[in-house]
Amino acid sequence: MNKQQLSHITSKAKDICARSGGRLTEKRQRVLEILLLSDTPLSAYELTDVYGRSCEESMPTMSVYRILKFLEDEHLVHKLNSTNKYVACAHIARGHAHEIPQFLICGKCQSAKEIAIPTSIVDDLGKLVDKAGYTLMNSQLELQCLCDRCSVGAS
Amino acid sequence: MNKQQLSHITSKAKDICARSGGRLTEKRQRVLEILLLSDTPLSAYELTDVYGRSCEESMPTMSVYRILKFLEDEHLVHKLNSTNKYVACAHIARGHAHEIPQFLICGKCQSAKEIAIPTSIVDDLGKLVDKAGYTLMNSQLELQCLCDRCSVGAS
DNA sequence: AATAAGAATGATATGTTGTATCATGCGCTG
DNA sequence: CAGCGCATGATACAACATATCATTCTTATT
Repeated sequence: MNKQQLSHITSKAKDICARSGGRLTEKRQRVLEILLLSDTPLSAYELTDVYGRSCEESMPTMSVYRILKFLEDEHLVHKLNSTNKYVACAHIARGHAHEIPQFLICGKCQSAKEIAIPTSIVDDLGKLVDKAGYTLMNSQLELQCLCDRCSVGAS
Repeated sequence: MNKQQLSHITSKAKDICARSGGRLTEKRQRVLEILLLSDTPLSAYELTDVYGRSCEESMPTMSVYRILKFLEDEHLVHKLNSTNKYVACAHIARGHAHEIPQFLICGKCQSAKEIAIPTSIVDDLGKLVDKAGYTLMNSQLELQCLCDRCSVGAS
């Protein structure tokens, strides 16, 4: 991602926050940028480290958690429950429909890709759940995968 | 679950362990029984508590983790990543094919139901994942739901 | 039965993830 | 410029998990 793309996204992010009455402060923006630029999801403590090393000033982890919560509430960041790490939303730039996100997580390089799951599959799942006596609420799937880059040279 | 059902299951569990060269010791069996009898998934620390209160002797949490790892390796127990809690496998008694388990988790009463997802849906997911440049490995889905008991009187 | 090997468990320390709470700073509005 | 509310800092602690070494229990062998 180049500088222009990044600033386009953060500009969009600012709009999104403004619309909901929130403010994308400098620190919040910096946290979001770190996630946007990272190849892999980061934990709150990893974010604290990166922030400290890249900014000449450090931030208490508590603040990182607070900022992550803010960004999650704005649907700019998602948390991966299976790894306790955070990723920037892949759809900030365009429209940003904030449906429930779904993730493919590479078990080798830890990269995570946010995808959309077709309505048909979700509907099928919903029917299955109904038959089991449950009602499907929001569900963020996290599928354990191998990415193509990693499977090329795989043993 | 009555006493006879429980002892049937633990007897099966013993067979499963024996076949893989493991031993379902008294403590391991007790941990498994606690999970089998629990209405909801339990964390390792909750298990430690229940064990201590039900057995007149306590067990270090470290041992609980070790026992959970053993039981997971034997596919007798599953871990829910979204809640960091553990549940007994629902298929110990019969055949016990140990495919990847899938769970419906009630967001209100915390009950978890282990279900099977039809091959057709899994295949559809697999194709989708391929198109995204990933290969689906084992994936344990944990779907956030509301169970029928809880949705009856729901607000 | 004695003993040695290996498995299971205990004890202790520490690492990782996350929340609670109160204090301080900062920016906007009247 | 006073005061209000939001954002951040600082500190403490709770919950979840692993590392490591010591001890105890089983089992096989003699």
